Amino acid sequence: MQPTAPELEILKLLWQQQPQTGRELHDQLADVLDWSYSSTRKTLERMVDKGLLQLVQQGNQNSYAALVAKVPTLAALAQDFASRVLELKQPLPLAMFADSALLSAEDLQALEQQLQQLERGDEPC
Amino acid sequence: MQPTAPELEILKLLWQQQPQTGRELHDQLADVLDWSYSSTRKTLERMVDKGLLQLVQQGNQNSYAALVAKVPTLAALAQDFASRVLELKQPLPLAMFADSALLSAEDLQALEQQLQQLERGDEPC
DNA sequence: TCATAGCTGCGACATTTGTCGCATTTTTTG
DNA sequence: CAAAAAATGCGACAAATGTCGCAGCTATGA
Repeated sequence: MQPTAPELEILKLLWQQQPQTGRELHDQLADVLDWSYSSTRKTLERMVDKGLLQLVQQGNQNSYAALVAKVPTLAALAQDFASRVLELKQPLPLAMFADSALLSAEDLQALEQQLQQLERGDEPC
Repeated sequence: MQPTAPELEILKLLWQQQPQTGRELHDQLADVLDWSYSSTRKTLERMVDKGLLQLVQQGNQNSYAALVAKVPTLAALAQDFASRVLELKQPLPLAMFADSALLSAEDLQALEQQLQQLERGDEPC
């Protein structure tokens, strides 16, 4: 089960800084999605229901944290793109990810292992 | 507007051999989708409605041909993956596509141009 | 203290996608 | 020629996604 485009935007924001409130996430999403506050919160609610996020109560205010990790999620998306779109037999080369601002050097190492696991058909952790 | 996963499978079959009847496409899809014949035909109908396919009357039998070209479609999917998932600023390197069985040497050349256009924000043709 | 602003829980509706069925027509086969 | 098989047009329903509203509660500010 892969995140949709808006869900991925939210996850990327949380992987950078978590937890965050609905309002904080909504304000940052304004750059990419022309949504109302209600739309953002409904999506957050659905992501909690789907197991992508968890609710973190801070006082009487809701905050959200990612339940899925960055590297396995990105690895799964990359593997899906490689096999479904390009019909490649091997995972994408690591060099492709090197310029991504989302990934640190540690992330790249972990990603390499994830992609190898996916190539063998293992489920990522 | 991008093709969904099943729609892309159908397009890939047609890019290899077109036009094809619904039955021919359905038989080949059995490898990747566990669908009934009704499901396949409904999807084909929707793809015609969406402008992805055109109906080709062969005698009294329906055949389908792709209305969207392989290279611009794959370029758009690649560009979307690069920017939305990896947040890369440059298009994916051409080397990544070299191992794809979908793409001939000519396709790779055309793809290079497409990706450069997409990088500049142009719409692919 | 009260009005205003912000947050919450939940509902609502439209569209898209997933998936298959049925009646009818046409083609094929015996 | 008739029965069986295949194809067609269209309908149907569920789930997912897109998108926003409202009533009520809490926090803030004047």
